[in-house]
Amino acid sequence: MTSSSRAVGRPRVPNLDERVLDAARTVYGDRGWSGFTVDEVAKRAGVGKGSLYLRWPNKAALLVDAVRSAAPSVGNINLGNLELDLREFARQWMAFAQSIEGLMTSRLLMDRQSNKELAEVIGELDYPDYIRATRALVRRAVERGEIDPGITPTLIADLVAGAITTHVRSTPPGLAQVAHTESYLTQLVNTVLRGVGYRNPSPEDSPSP
Amino acid sequence: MTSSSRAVGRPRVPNLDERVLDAARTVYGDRGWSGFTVDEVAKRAGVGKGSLYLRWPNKAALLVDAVRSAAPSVGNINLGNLELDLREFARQWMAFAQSIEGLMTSRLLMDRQSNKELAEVIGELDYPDYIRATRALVRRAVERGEIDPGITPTLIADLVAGAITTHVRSTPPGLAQVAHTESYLTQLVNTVLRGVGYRNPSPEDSPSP
Amino acid sequence: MTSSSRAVGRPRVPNLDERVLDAARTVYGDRGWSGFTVDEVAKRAGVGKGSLYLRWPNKAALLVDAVRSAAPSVGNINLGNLELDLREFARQWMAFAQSIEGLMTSRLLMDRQSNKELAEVIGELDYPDYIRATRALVRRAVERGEIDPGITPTLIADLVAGAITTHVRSTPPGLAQVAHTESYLTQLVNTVLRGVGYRNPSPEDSPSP
Amino acid sequence: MTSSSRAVGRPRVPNLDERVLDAARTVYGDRGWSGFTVDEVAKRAGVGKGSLYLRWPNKAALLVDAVRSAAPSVGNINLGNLELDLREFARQWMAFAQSIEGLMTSRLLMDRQSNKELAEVIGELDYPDYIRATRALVRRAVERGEIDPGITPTLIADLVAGAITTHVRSTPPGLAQVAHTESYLTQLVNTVLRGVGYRNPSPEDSPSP
DNA sequence: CGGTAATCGAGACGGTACGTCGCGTCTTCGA
DNA sequence: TCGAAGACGCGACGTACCGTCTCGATTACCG
Repeated sequence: MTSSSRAVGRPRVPNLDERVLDAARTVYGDRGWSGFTVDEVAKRAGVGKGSLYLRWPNKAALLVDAVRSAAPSVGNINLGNLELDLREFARQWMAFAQSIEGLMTSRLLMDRQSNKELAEVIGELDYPDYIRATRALVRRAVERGEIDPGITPTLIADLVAGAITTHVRSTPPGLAQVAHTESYLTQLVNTVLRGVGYRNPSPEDSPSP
Repeated sequence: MTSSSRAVGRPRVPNLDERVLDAARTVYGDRGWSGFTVDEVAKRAGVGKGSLYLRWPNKAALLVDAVRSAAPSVGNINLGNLELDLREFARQWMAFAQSIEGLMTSRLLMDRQSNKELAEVIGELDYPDYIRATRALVRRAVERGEIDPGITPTLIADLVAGAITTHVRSTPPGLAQVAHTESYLTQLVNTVLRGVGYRNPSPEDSPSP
Repeated sequence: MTSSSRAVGRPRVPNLDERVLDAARTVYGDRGWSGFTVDEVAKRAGVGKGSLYLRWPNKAALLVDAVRSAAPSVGNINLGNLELDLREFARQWMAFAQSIEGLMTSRLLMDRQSNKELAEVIGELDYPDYIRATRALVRRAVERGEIDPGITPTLIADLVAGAITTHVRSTPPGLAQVAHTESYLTQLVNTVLRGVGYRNPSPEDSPSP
Repeated sequence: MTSSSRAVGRPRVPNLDERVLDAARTVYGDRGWSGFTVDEVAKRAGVGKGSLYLRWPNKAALLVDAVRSAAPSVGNINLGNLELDLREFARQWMAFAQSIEGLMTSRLLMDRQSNKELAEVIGELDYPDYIRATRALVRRAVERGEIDPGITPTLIADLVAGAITTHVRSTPPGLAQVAHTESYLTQLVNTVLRGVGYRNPSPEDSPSP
């Protein structure tokens, strides 16, 4: 049908992409951004620089791709009620925000504010698809009668995702503070639920009645 | 005197620092970290690179200094009750998030996640001092009995500031949507207030019950 | 007076040029054109590539300069009569034609035939200054009454230089054939002298009277 | 039949060689050795690089073949006496020197001086076959008693061809100076004839003694 | 009031990585 | 079986930037 892939000339080696992405992740993990060298990645992947630049326009794009392909974004969530759904969303988003993929995505979203060409290229990045994910989540909650129909889905997504992102970004990179994480998420989700007037049909660990 | 070896030789030009910091902010705002070049900053400030390295040990330190010295942050807010305080804070933060300084601060906090040199220089950046600003604000609300003492001040700050930042960043640069802003803030603040169990003791601009 | 050299900024290291040119000659001598690498030249000269490209626009220009600066072109010749002058000119030109400098010069003269921009840059290259050298030489011969005034100086230069150049170019690069050289030059010069009706006032080793 | 394993599969395209050689000449004529790219030649000939390397082992061999197969060289000349022969040879060589083929041949002879691969491939290029052409010419002149037997045929060829080549190459590309050409050739040939002691036995277009 | 010493703008310096280009080889599909 | 298209590993090119250095020209103070 829409065979945009040309069937002419030597086909690209299929697993080459993955070899390069693997090498990129290794190098980035070992040496960080300042030691993230295209030559090094190419050498470690056993690949010529030419083949590499046939696929990615520059080393930033390569890194973004390497990171993105390793950590999937936020998936569909449907656990039965808004409380569980939101808690799971928060957990996934926290992981995303702490990942390099999330970092890169944020950077792209910011750079487009001042870079016109970038803005056009980025278009509808995956980032705002967290909105899509939560929109369905909120709609179901309304249908179940858990919250009022007047609640803006965007607001809930902004609150949860925004608080988490801000929290993570404010934390210096060294401290993982895993222990602190879970209770923070619980408190956050509970607060948001109360804020939107959540009435849970099957009480689980909600605040006092 | 405590002058170990000072006061000899030509004194440093006083406003040179500020000229450089201004130029640094401009360049970083325009082109981001990858376009943040020492030569460019020096040229735009009309300053020799030598004088520049006389003051900052490397370009990361310079950038951090530039951003830090520009961040107006959030001033002290005390309007009588939490509702007014939070609304004012939201307004200020919205302005900050949309400003160049806010953009730069966000960028800097992100770049440090992947840039070792930056992370070392930044340390405890001023960004989290929005927490300090809100901490007092929440403490007073507790004292006035408007909210429960168990509420974490950090969480409130994260919610309001985070939702706003995310909202602004998700918006494509073209759409200013000023009209939409005020109602968004109102809805946001109301939701947060409800979430933390706010009960206003002295009704001000709400109709009598 | 015409101080085109700027007196601002750090002055260029004076002997750096010569260090680079030396290294260039060494590398070219060791490895030939295909092994003549800019990185290698820079490394062997202990010089950054940047400084190198500050002085020469590309590696061809560097090589030309390296070669040119080692072998001066044809100098002024004045030995008393046309026979001696011409013989000396032939010898010098033979050396020039066999040198890499001569090679490069020839190449430039040819490339300008098909390259408009090159033609403008080259302008009056040093090559045609062999005409200047011989013009004076022939003029003096006419003044001494050794040859007729109707003889075109250009023709004599074309004959001697052209025959030598053609002879050298036709010879494969391996064979130096030094032995053959001197007698060839003698025969060549004698033929040309006879061709222009040379009457030697002080017979030396001219052909039969 | 003698078909051991032939006549099976697609037969080779016959004029493919010539298409490639044409393209090679065009590219080399336009851009010289440094711009002589295999990819460019293949593209311009509408030929795959594979087919190209099926016929020539490397690009040097291809180039030599291209130039060699185009050089019209100098045909057999036999007009009755040396004067007429030499004048005709001069005219032909002048045309050759001004032609694209002549330019390419000269270039090739030069490039081999600095390019090892080229030198190995070229070996005894056809260029010196102008010597063969003139050798017969001079031999007949000796047999007719027009010049002394001691004259080296090579020298005459070098003088005439060399002077013409040098003259043409020294001329900037803009000036065609066609008018000047014929008289230059006459003067040149006359000088060379006098130089080798030419005495024409059967006057043809000169007035009676 | 003239010497001394630090600072200024300017820009060259040694390195290192970037992204591009070309060679000669290879691998596919269509003719 | 051949041919076109073009991807592949390799390696050099010319550019950009960092952080350091060297220049002549200021500009204070200190003796």
